[in-house]
Amino acid sequence: MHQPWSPQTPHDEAVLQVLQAVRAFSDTMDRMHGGMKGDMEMNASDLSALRMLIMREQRGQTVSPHDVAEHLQISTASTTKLLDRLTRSGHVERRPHPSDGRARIIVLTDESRRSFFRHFGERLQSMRGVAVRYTDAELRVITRFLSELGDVLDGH
Amino acid sequence: MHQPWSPQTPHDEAVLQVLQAVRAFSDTMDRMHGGMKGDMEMNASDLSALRMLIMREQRGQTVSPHDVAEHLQISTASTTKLLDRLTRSGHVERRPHPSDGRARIIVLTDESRRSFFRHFGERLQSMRGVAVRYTDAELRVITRFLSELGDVLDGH
DNA sequence: TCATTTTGCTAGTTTAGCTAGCGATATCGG
DNA sequence: CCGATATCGCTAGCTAAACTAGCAAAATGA
Repeated sequence: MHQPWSPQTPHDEAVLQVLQAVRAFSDTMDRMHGGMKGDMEMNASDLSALRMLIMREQRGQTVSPHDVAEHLQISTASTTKLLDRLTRSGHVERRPHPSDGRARIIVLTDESRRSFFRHFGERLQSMRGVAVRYTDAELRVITRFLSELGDVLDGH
Repeated sequence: MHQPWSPQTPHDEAVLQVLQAVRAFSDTMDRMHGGMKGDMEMNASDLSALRMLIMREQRGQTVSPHDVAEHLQISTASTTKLLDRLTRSGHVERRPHPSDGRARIIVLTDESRRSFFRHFGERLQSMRGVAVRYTDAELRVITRFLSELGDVLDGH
């Protein structure tokens, strides 16, 4: 089987199902990202870079070309070209790093942020529509679960 | 701001946070998939196809080259080459479709399934480690939430 | 039946990834 | 402080993976 043991108790069963749901959700996200790629006329990695920039910006973190390369697991040379594309299409700008003369920081343009949320907005609303039907307590449990999952996966 | 309204109530706040957590999790999954790509010496779309095949197999669904093209949003021509690569590297086999003479069905090899779970297994264990610390009831809520989210996103 | 659609493929082109290596800056050891 | 070494992002040139166009074979439907 795919899972190395079979569920013995209701709790085992619930654990199994939640992991299954996580993977199914991940599968859906894959498919959604494919759709956005078509909508926004971008290739998969350019879009993935954009998602990363949005995420980091929201956390108040700056992003260097090196960070992009690491996130996507592509070479820094490929990253240069990727950033050339995103710059040419008006999605990002390269700014000098304030303290490191070699480094750059990559910033999203207003237009890019707007465009992203314009395309993503409808799906975001759908997701909100799901979320509002849960109680505060339930939402906090879900939030905590997802955060913890993220932490252990980033730990690798 | 990124969200078109600011939270008024604790419930609004909880909704906002869960959506934020979903996006952060999606970001982590992106990064994890990048890592697996390196580990398994595959490119991003080949690996994404493999994930899709694992998922569909687990649901008892068959997969055609057309399905792969649709999932990844790439042309059927690119899909042919992608499947050539996966076939050459021993990950999949093309079988004739039982009733449609034009069509093929794509099946995973045992070796591929094993290899996937060998590389994914450690992370799966980490995720299980998180999940077991939740009660049955909590896990069921989380499972339901993720399923509903998947449903509305697939609805688009 | 005969036209139309669907499926997966080949051929040829364009795009995006890689390796190697470089100039400029930063960092560390003596 | 200065020389050695590491890091950052880039260019050049090559390889891999996407795209468009179009085709044969099978399915669908008028």
